[in-house]
Amino acid sequence: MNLFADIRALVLDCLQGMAADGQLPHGMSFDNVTVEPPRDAAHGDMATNAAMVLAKPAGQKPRDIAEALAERLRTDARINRAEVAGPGFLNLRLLPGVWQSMIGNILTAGTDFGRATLGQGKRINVEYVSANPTGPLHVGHTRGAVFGDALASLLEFAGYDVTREYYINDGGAQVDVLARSVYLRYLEAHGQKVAFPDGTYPGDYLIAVGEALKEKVGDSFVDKGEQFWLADVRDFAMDAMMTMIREDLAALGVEMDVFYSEKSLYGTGRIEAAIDDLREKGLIYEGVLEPPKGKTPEDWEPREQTLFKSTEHGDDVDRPVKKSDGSWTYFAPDIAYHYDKVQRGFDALIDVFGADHGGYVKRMKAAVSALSEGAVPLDIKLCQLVKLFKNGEPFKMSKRAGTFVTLRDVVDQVGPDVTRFVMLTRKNDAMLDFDFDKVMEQSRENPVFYVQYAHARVASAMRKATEAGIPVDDATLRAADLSLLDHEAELGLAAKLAEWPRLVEAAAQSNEPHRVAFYLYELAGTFHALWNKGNDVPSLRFVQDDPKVTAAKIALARATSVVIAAGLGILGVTPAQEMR
RNA sequence: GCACCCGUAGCUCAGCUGGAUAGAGCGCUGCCCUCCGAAGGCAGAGGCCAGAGGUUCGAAUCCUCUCGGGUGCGCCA
Repeated sequence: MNLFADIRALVLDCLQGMAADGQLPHGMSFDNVTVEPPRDAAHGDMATNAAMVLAKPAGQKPRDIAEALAERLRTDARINRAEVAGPGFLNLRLLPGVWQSMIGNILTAGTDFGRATLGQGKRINVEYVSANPTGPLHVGHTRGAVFGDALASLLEFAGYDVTREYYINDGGAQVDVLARSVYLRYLEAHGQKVAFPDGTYPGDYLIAVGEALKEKVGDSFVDKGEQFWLADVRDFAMDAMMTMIREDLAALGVEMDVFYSEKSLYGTGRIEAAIDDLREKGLIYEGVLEPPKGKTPEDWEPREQTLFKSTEHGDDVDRPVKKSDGSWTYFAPDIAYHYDKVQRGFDALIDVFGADHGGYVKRMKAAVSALSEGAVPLDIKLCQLVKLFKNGEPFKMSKRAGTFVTLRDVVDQVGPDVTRFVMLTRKNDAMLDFDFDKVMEQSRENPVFYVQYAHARVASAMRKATEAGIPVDDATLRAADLSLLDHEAELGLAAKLAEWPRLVEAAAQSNEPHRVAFYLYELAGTFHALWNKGNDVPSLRFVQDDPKVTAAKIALARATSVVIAAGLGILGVTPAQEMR
C-alpha cells in the first residue's frame, strides 16, 4: 500500500543482489537507505540516497554504486527511468501505470487507504486533558483535548490499540475548595447574602450547582458545620463538574475511554504499593534537598523528606514523594497512577500536558522508567499556550475578573470543526494564535476552509457529472480506464495521494498529528491547481462529454476526496459536501 | 543559578528525523473568467535558517558554546 516502502524494498532487493554478485561487500547494513520524494519534482518521482550512504562502508565511489544500482532497477516493471544525479542520488521516474493503479487502490480501500500496521496492535495509552474537576474547560485545555484526541486517532489509524484516558485530579485540597464554593452558592440559593473570600471559586458556573444541591438536600445543610456537609457536597460538586466537563468534551467531539480517579488511589494501598515497588529497587530514601541555586525562596529551610532517586533515571534532582509532615506530595499519586498504567499492560504511554507542566517531564519519565524497568516508553507531549485574538487585537483573559474564555465559548462561536483544525495547524510545542475572526474567513488564508473547499469541489464535480447523465457511482469509478489519465498534472496529483500512507507512518512515529493537517493543505493546493488548469486546458476538466474519460477523471477527484476525508477523520473534522 | 521549549522571507509558520537551488500563506508587483463555483489559479521580487565553532561525502536539522524570547524550579495539584 505504501508505494515508497514498496520501492524501498525493491532497492534493497537490488542491493542484496549486488552483494550476492560481489558488486558490494557482504553483510552491509542497508538501514540508512531511504526512498523519498525529491524536493524538486523535476528530479523525478522518487530518489534514493543508497549510493551515498553505502559508498564509504563499501569503499567505492558513490556514482559507481548508483550506476550499478540503476541498471538493476531499470529491469523492474514499475521503473521508467533511473538516473544518477548530483553527488550520487539516484532519481527514479515511475511509469504512469503505477500512479494510475494507485488511484484504483484508493477507491477500493476507501478511507482505509493509508491505514498502517506500524503499531502492530500494540496497546498504547494516551492521557490528555486531565483538568482539575473544579470548573469548565478553558482554551488551554481545548488545545490539549484536540491534540490528544487527534494523536489517539492517528495512532489508531497507524495500527495501535489505543486507550483514551482522562486523569481526574480529585484527590487534593482543591476539591474541598470547590465544595466550599458550592456550599456558598447553596446558601445563596437559600436567600443568604454571601461573600467569596480568597481561595474560593467565585465563578458563575457554580450557581446552578448550588441550586441543584438545594433541590436535592433542601435546607438540611444550612448553618451546619463543615464536618457535617463537606464530604457530601464534595461528591455532589465533583459529579456536577465532571458532567459539565464531559459535555464540554462532547461538544468538541472528544470521547474518553477511561476516566481515572486520583482519589481511588488513596486509602487503598495503591500509592504505598507503587512507592514500595520503587523502594525495593533501592530508589526511595529519606533525605534533605538542596535549595535551588541562585533563587532561594525566602522561607527556605532544610527539611527531611521521603525522596525518589529520580536522578538514577535521568532527572536533574531527586524528587520528594512525601511532604515534611509525612503526607503524600502530588507526585506520589502520579507515580501510583502510572504504575497502574504499566500494570494494566500497556506497551507504551503518552501524556499530553500543558506547557506549564514542563517541569514534570523528566521526573515522570524517570518514574515510569523505574517502575517498568525501562520496558514501557513514556512520551510526554507539551502543548504550548493559546493566544486569543479578535480582529487582530489580543483578547485579554483574567481569571480574577472571571472573564477567562472557556472551551464552550470557542466551540459555540466557531464550531468544533474549525476549532479542531486550527488547533492542529501548529506544532504542539509552538505557541498558537487563535483569532476568532480569521478562523471564520473563507479564503486561502484559512486552511480549514481551503481543505473543505477542495472536498466540496469534488462533490460538486460529481453532482455535475450525474446531472449530465454520466454515472459516477463507486462501481463505475472502480471500473474506469485509468490509463486515460496521462497528463502530468493529473499524475502529479496521484503522486501526492501516494504520499499519504507514508505521511501517516511518519506522523504516527513522531506523535505529530499536525503533519496531517499540513499534508491536507498541500493536497488541497495540488487539487485546486489542477482544477484551475481546466480553465485554460479544457481536456483537464473533470466532466467531459465522453463518459469513459469522465469516469477516469472523476475517479482521480474521488480518490482525492477519499484521502481528504480520511485525513479529516483523523483530525476529527467533518468533510464538507458543499460550501455555503 | 539550573532544566525544558522556541529563534527560518517584512508578518504568521512548514521543513518528511542528515540530502540536491531552504518552502507555503499574508503583504508587495504583474497576469488568468462569453466562467466545469475566480470563495480559485499562474508568475515575480523577498533568506548569512539568531551567532560562532565541531562531527561528514553533505547540516536549518546532530554536538558544544554564546546571544535573545517563553515556561518551570521542596510542604499547589
